[in-house]
Amino acid sequence: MEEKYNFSEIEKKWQKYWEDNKSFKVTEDRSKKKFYDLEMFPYPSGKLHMGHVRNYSIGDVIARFKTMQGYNVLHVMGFDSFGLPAENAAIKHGIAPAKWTWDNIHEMEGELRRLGLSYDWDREVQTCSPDYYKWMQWIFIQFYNKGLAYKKENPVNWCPSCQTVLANEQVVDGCCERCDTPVTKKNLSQWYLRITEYADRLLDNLDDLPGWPNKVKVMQRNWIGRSVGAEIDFKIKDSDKALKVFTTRADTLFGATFMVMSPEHPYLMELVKGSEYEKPVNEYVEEVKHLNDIERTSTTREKTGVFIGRYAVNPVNGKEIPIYISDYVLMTYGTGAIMAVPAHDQRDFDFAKKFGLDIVPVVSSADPEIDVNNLTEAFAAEGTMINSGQFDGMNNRDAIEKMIDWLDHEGIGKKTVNYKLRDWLISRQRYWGTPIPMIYCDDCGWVPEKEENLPVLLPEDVEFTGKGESPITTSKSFVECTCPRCGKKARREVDTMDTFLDSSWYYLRYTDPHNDKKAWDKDKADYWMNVDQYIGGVEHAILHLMYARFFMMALHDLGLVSEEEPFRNLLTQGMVNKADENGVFKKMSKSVGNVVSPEEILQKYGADTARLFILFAAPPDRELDWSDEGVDGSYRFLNRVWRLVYDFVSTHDGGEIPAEVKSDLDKNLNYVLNTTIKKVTDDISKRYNFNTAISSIMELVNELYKDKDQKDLNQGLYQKAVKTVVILLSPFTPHICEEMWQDLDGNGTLVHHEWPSYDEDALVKDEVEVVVQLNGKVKAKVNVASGLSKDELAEQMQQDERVQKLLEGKTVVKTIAVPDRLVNFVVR
RNA sequence: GCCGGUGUGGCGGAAUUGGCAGACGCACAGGACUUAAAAUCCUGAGGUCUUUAUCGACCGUACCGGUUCGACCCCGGUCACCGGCACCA
Repeated sequence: MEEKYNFSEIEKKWQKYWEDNKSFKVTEDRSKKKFYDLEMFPYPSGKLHMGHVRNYSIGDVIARFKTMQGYNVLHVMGFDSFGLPAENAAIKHGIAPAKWTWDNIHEMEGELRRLGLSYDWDREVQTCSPDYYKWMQWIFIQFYNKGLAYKKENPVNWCPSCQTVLANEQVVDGCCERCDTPVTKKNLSQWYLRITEYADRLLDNLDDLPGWPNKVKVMQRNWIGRSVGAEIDFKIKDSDKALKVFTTRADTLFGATFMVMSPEHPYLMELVKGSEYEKPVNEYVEEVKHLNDIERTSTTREKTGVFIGRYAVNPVNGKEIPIYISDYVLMTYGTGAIMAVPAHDQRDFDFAKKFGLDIVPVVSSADPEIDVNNLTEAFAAEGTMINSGQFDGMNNRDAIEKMIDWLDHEGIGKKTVNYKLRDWLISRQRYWGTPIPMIYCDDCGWVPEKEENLPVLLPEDVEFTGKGESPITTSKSFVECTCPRCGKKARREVDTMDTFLDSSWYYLRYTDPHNDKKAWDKDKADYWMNVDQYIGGVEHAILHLMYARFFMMALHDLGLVSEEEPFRNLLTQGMVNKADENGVFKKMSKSVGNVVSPEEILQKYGADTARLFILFAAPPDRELDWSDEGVDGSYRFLNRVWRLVYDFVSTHDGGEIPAEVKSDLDKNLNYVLNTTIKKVTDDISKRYNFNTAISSIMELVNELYKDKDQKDLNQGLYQKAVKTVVILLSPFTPHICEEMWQDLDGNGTLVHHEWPSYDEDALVKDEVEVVVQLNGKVKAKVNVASGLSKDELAEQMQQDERVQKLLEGKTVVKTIAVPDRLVNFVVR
């Protein structure tokens, strides 16, 4: 063993060893308990960033730990390698997207290897590889055949900069999530996946995921946005049509004094045709079309709208109420029309004030400060029903159910459920993605490509102009084809799939990555699924994590997998921050200029130090503040461990020394040793608090330094403790530990070494320090034998000299004793 | 506006079931080693007051209040910051 810790040589050596020996290769070994440990795979942007390092270091600790505990651990890596940046590189630099992507993948594979991550590289997948997207297309066709995929013309979100449509989930604050350009609306015929059919299951199954952070579950619940209410028909005067509305406040029906339709409502033109209102209505509709989402949904904007010249009849009281159109009513939610109850809804209130419409209260408040007949804002809280005929006097919450029952009975309404969740728009007008395997035939309509013809390969004879239509349209050989059903000339779909589809099932392909007959073998998938631990950034809380859940359910319903949830436990890691020039911690980003490149840290300190620091600086789910001094500290610690081991091996000539626990020093070290094993084991497996696991290893190391030259200490025990340090530390810093292990033990490597167990008896000290409190305040500490009962403890304490002194002149009213911890005397 | 989260030394953080607040590390200070420096090893440290020092006293987990023998932890209220959603009927 070298005296000096030479990380660079050591890390190269062990990375090569693991690779040559395929140390992390796994198969479906049914004699062992399996553990599927998965980190979200990266987009091959070119270089790893610290967020990746953090993500994969966390995953690697878990994988290595579980392996040492004897689990059959599936730990894999791949690349989510379709997407726009590759295409932008093509436009900007004239590099083919495929080349750009594969170059990046190879670069990043190298970086991942240099981190010493324990992946079974034989299972690597890349979503841009035809071997992968063939099965993506196959899955799409299964969805299509089941009615889960359909094409429909709709106003869609359009990013003028990316020149493509976006899913609702990809619109953030009215802007494109990728480039921040304000999103506009466009009417386009697009492919959708019927995720709304799974809304209830996506929602209900969340209750069966105790291993998910509550925060993520809440976000998904809100996104699905289930609300229970009623659909009510309002007859339109002088028409055979009825206007259907959705409301969660059926109790306020008597207070509906007008109605509002969305400007996009399909009945609208019919209702105004030929009347004097046709022109102003059309003008308003045009005006609204030109607003983008940010403008339209701004809550601070004053309400706008126009009367359409028609009236509806309130079914409960026969009152004729005017119909307006306004852009605050959205065609994409509910029925696209509402009954307006200005007294009890703020938006309706604002609208009524602006247009001078009636405000009729139907719920009164118990609060004397609120006069519902004289409202300055809508009253939305609980109260008692008024002005509502037979419902008067009821609590309004109870009245909701009663009103719905009544409507149902009268045949004018019924209970319904509405969701905010929309079907998933998956068409993208871009090149670098999975081609949608559909063909349009003038006679047969849309027909899926035959399975034997898959994959539909991306064409290479395309031009990247960055303007106008998708580059694929420039490939004649791609577009022109024959109809798989009738054989006539037909046209191939030129849109590609949203890349979120690729990442919705990759965890399944990992279980059987080289299968060229099937997307995966069901037995293999069933052996490994579901993912026992999934780790990634919280930014995927809605998009990826909900799409993947939807896929798993749909695949389950197709009989392709047995489970219906993909990820049993989820760990969302926090961001990596660093101080900017003003000392304020911000997420590492190029624009702030506070990035630290992993490559630079690997060069200077090595992978083990990088991993150790990142795991030690904060618990995984919290933000991590980068500190150069902290990295130094982690490096110092590894050197400290190295010296400890070096000193030991250079003064002992190999061979196992029998461990004995005799002296007080032995007892103490044995106690620290066993409590450390217990703490590290619990911290990794139960709490994922790697920072505290590491700090307790540090404490053990400090203890060993203290004990180093003690003559009374049993050398066998000391050896055992030194070895244990190396074993416990190995999931965090594998290279240095393997190297030290060679000289310390020499039998095999640590990858499959058994995880140490602790001796319960050693966790109990002979003597414990017990705190003496007076009225809850600490006054003294006394050593007593451990394991005393409450009474014995109290008894013994009362006889202690110092305690007696404390109690002098006071009356003990009550004594509370907690064995091995404290005694509290309540005194007067 | 609604929903969720967080608030502890100079800093990152610890306290796992209501039982010694500040583990571990960073930064800092002192000492040992050295011609010297670096590295290393050892020691110290929440604040205020008192004392030559010891001993000690008081305050202290955002703020106000409550429950309890005892509260960073439980309950009620307030403030600040962070995240998500947002004209969703």
